[in-house]
Amino acid sequence: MDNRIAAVDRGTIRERAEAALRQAIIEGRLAPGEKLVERELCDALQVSRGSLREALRGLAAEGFVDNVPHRGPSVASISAEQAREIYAVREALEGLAARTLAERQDPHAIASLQQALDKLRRLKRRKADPASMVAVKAEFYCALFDGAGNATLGAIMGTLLARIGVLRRASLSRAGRLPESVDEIAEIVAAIRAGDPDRAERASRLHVRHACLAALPLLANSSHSPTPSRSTN
Amino acid sequence: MDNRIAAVDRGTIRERAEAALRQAIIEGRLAPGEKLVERELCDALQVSRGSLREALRGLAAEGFVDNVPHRGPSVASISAEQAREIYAVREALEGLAARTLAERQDPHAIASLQQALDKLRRLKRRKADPASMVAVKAEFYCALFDGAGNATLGAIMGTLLARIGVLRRASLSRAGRLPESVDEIAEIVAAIRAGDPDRAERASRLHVRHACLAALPLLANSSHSPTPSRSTN
DNA sequence: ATTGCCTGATTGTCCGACAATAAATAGACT
DNA sequence: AGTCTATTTATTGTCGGACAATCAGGCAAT
Repeated sequence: MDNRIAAVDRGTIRERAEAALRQAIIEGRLAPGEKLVERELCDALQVSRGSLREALRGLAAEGFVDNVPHRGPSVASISAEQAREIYAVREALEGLAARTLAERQDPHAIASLQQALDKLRRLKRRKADPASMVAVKAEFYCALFDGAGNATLGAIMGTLLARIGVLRRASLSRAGRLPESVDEIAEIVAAIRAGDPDRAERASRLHVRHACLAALPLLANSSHSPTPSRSTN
Repeated sequence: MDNRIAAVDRGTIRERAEAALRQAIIEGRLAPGEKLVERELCDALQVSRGSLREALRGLAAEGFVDNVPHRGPSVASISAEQAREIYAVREALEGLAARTLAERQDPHAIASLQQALDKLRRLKRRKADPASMVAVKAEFYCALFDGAGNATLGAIMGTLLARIGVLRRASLSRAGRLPESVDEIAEIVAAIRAGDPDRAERASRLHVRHACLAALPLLANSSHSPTPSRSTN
């Protein structure tokens, strides 16, 4: 098995380690609930314990890692309750972003949104795999929050989206959800282009609510899983 | 000058150091923009460099500290732009909390809100100092977000409120804003008690918007943010 | 089976050292 | 004098080792 987790070649060692771990968690290579043993990570990432612990501290503050004193850090796993909470916050914030964009009418931002939407539509026609779908959707959200001109909002949503990343991937692969999702996004973009803030916020909130309904059932078996469930992937 | 910054006597040393620094920043004993030299802090807090650096990592991820590689950490200072961003997010999230409370009708939560409101009214009549006012308002917000039953929401709002803490203290001390603020809060509580989610959200958003208008002018002299450093993402 | 102790593993914390970088200072040149 | 460059210095970034504190699990005794 490959000992290394990932590689990034810019910034300080601590930043690289933190980025590598974050990426590994987001991509699911480190399973939720998995115990993170310092020594092993030091070996895998080729960093000293001090730097690694600093990285873990940052990830813990971002919510990617759960830390219990003297029992060590572990990959944060979201409960059904936490997922509900995140979706509620996301609904409010995504609504805010869509509303702001509709008010601003920034041509560049709207172009970015449209571009992401077009990509999504092409993928939808070709029935692409969920992975690339999620990637392009990430592009869309990036455009949405960047275009809102609110870096704080973008940062918060970035971590929230990352924390429910596993859920989003899984829920998108459910039959039917995918094209429906694209249609909802199209409505958001249309509302923004039309310069109708109320409609944009409504469409955006509806989109999140549907995503929530699609994702929550997947958390039925969210009682402690000591052995990473070998469910087919 | 007193060499120590603060003292907390529970939890690990790193947690105590982190809590002490956070408190010192929130209370303004460490001024925004102030350079944080590791050795000085080690001396003041009586902790090793390793533990201190871990604490700073956590605070940086929470947004209390700006960190520029090789130039050292400094107390985060908010620009007018950042403040506007935070108030926008706060408006959305506080509206969400108020709406949720109005829907839930949890007797305990409503009682907590009413209790905080009563305290505020008493303080208002006695024309109490802004400091104690802010303390009781913190109680109110605590009840608001705890009562919403959304820990994620509470955590996010906690850090956001802390980051604009200095602004809130300053703006409350402006003549006229204080009693007005209490009236707005009273309207929020009334709407929640009446079980009217729309009214509760509206009142809550209006309250935040007024607070924003009162606070933003205080940032006119904010030519002090050359570092929009973002180490994460 | 429960209780209590022991042992091993892992984390929490400190120390000292050195390299890497940025800030400050001194020096050279036009 | 003023500006550019080189050197010094202060601070951070990183490492390795060391030890105490604490937790998990096995083993013996009741």
